[in-house]
Amino acid sequence: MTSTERTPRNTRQRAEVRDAVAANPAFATSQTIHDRLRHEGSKVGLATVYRTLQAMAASGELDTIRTPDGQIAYRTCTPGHHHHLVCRSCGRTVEIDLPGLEATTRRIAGEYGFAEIDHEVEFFGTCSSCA
Amino acid sequence: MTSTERTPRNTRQRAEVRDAVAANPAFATSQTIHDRLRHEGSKVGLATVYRTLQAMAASGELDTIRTPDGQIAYRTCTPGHHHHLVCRSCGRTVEIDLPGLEATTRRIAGEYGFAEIDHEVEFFGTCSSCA
DNA sequence: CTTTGTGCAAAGGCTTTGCATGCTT
DNA sequence: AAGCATGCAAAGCCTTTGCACAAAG
Repeated sequence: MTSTERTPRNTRQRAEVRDAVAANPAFATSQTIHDRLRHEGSKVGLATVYRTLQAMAASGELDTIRTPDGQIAYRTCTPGHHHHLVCRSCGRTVEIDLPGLEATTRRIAGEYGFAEIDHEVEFFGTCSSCA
Repeated sequence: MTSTERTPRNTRQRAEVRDAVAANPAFATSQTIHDRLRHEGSKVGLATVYRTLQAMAASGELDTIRTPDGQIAYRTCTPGHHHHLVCRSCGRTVEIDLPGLEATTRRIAGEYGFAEIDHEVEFFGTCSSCA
């Protein structure tokens, strides 16, 4: 079979977006990243930010969550940890361990005959600085 | 303090929406509910369905989740169970037990100094009938 | 030179809102 | 009679897409 992987080209915009996401450990939306870049003087377009973040998430380079109000937020991916505690107010994110969740997922999958189970587990709260 | 609770009026539309949601155990979006009602001959408006479902969810009468593509889906609430396994294809929903999750939530809250922690835990998979 | 990426603006999809009318209380 | 609920259509928001131009390989 032919490779399904596409190697993206190295453009200035792509580098800028990558840096902007990496610069902050908290989850940020495409629009936030775009604003951040524009304020830094970048001339990158909003559509490009959307496309770039989407591509980076698809390639596994970024982690994705949906905020409570439905927006898509991105973060640089830390392998092995895929659950987060996000501050509703400032967006600060803490990676958390959920011992046993993976096992529980497998148990559930078998128990109910479901396949390709994916879990979306996020905790939202108010951090001490924002309380 | 004055009561923040509003007692909604008993309208034909409200009853129809309530019945439509209760009729199916799977999560359904406002538009789905609206379509269902229209096909049954109801003349309820889409905005009313949105408003009604939103109100019922706010009052705790309905459970809410966000589908992977960002839509809001509702289900009649079963007290004590707030985690679901949803079939990506047919929407069939199974309520699941996550022993220890509540305790974990409390532990996390204390550990990181977060308050008012809310967890969004949903499992999406393909059920046996849809595989 | 060919192909992919970018920008801008328009289009899309879901949800909310403004306002006049109808129905509940 | 007074006020919330409803309907319709318009507006809002976030996100995606079409297309011509620019840049990368």
